[in-house]
Amino acid sequence: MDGDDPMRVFAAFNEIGIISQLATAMLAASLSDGLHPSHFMIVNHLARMGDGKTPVKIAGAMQVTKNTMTHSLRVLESRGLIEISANPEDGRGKLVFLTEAGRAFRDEAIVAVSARFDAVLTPEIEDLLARIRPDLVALRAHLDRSRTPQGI
Amino acid sequence: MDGDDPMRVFAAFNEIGIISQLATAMLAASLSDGLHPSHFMIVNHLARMGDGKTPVKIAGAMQVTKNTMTHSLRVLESRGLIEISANPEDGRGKLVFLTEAGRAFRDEAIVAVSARFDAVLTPEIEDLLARIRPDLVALRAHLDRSRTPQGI
DNA sequence: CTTGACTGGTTCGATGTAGAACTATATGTC
DNA sequence: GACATATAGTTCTACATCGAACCAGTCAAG
Repeated sequence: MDGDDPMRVFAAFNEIGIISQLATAMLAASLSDGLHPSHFMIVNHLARMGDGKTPVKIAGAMQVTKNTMTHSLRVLESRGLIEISANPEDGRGKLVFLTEAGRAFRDEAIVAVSARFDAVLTPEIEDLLARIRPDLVALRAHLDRSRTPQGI
Repeated sequence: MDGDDPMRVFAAFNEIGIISQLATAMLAASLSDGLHPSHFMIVNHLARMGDGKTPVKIAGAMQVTKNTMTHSLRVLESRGLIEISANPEDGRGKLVFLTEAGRAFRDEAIVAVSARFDAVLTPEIEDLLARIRPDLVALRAHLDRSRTPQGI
């Protein structure tokens, strides 16, 4: 049936969307002080990839727009988790650095979220995750590559 | 290494989150009139599963809260895509029905989004999706089951 | 050196979503 | 039947996110 085919593809992406939502909800429940998962993602990114990045770089990595990043960084700065300084090499730009509190927040969040995941993950599910990961990576890479292929 | 393990699990869910985001973006780009993917999901759900459902039922299926559903349904009603009537069997409740315009909107959206997906999907990717789907279903079912296990 | 195109960030307005408090109806227990 | 509890929807507030417009600084072309 022709009509069913788009629905099948759709269903797979729908499952992915629901899983993402459930995992995000678990992450959100592990964070304190009303911090949002996106805030943790930013701090985690800076800790893993190294800080001193520009807001635009971080926005690109997080796949959000510049204006969203401006907002998120303001929240993180007001909580003392990051520090923002002028970019000495570019008068327009800024650079984002983690504070000690930011690194501590990240470490604590990882402990909390790991505990929550551990309570849910069975050996079978861990096997499942390891099994599908290469396909997920390939799928993400393909979608990423196909995004806005020629812009205008 | 102990420290890497949570990050590995995390990475898999992160890939899933990014894929979900990219797929949602493709869906959003296929919708007209400023309609949001969530609006399409609601209409699509009613078309597939049958309309005449209560808002709470729909909210449960969409995994959003009641108040969010109140808002979304108001948008859909103002666009003439659904009609809301009182539930004759429950004085508190309401029932949501698709209009002809709602069904037409859904059909057109499916055509548009299918075209967009077709432009991206290769046979290899379709194989990949078919391959991982059982695991995705199992993973979603497991996470769903583990959610709020004992409430308090 | 000047001008035009581009880029980094911010601001504004709008929207989807969530949490909490509230009203109205239903249901179960005495 | 009366009351306690639960459920359906709404409202209010708050927040993350986006698109569009905007300013400031960079860079390339003349």
